[in-house]
Amino acid sequence: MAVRKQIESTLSVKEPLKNKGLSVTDSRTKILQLFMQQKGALSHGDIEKKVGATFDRVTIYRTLQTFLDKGIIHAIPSVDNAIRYALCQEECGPGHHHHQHIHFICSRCKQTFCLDDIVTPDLRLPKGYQSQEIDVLVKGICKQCSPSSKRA
Amino acid sequence: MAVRKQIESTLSVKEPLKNKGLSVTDSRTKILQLFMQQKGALSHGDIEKKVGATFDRVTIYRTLQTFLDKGIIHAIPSVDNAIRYALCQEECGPGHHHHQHIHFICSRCKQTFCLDDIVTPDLRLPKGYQSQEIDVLVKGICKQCSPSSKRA
DNA sequence: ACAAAAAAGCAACAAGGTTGCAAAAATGAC
DNA sequence: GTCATTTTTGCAACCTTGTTGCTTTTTTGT
Repeated sequence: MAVRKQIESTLSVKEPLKNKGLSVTDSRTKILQLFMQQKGALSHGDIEKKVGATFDRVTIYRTLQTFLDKGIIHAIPSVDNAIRYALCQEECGPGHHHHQHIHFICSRCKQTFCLDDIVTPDLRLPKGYQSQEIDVLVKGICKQCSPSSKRA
Repeated sequence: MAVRKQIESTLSVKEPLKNKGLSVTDSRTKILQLFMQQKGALSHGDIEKKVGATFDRVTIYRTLQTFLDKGIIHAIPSVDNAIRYALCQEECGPGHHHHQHIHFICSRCKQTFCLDDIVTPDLRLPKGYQSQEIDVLVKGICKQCSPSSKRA
């Protein structure tokens, strides 16, 4: 039954919030739930569309900022002025993000995915440059949109 | 003398515009000149600040778009909603950008640089994913800001 | 120097993002 | 459960960023 399922997933969503020392509110629960249900990354605009008028725009901004600060989500760079966010791995916490995965942007469905299994390669920087963080963005055709998966 | 230098550089700036089939206007000359004088990448806002009230905001937007279309500059993804632009290599043209270099974002001076000598590494994507374009963003401390260059 | 074509400027607007403050909800102690 | 404290939300107002249509100006090629 739909109600039971709703309760179950709500409970599992509240855990991460408490673990990070955040008070559990409707907006945080709902937005975190969106991320957990979602394969792709979400921009502020995406969330706004999905929750409709349930929450104020400002609340969404603040919730995303809080999640970022606490290491619940990470930001993915973009060239279209629509920063997308996705759930962090377990190891992330406030102040320290550990992301070795790659971000894949599908040119067909326009979705952004974290490819968690692919590790970012080492690269040799010119003398004098010190690397702190690497973000690899790959643009192309994702699994769902690629011709080979059409046969299914 | 300053005037002579001005004339010289203006001439060399006009060449690329003509080569790409663009009419030579004040704004295009000036903005292209900015890019050529600049080591780091420039956002729309940076340009707006540098040219002051010389050109309309809209003109800057349209100029950047034109340069992008013609393959004169390329866009660099960001997580701060300020897309930056930098000059392309010679090989770029309308519709086809050839960028194998990586982008370095300095966390101290906040500037973004193209590291033209470093080539983006090959990476093995999961089955079903097809890569069209790769953008590597490295965050860290740049040459100018690194302690070792302070001795100079 | 001139007519045709292209680009710039202007105004008005839409979208994205921020801030301060009062009302509402969550928390922890009782 | 109730209450006081703390935190979060919603609202309003505002600023910045980006877009569009149209007129005037500039560029181009003859």
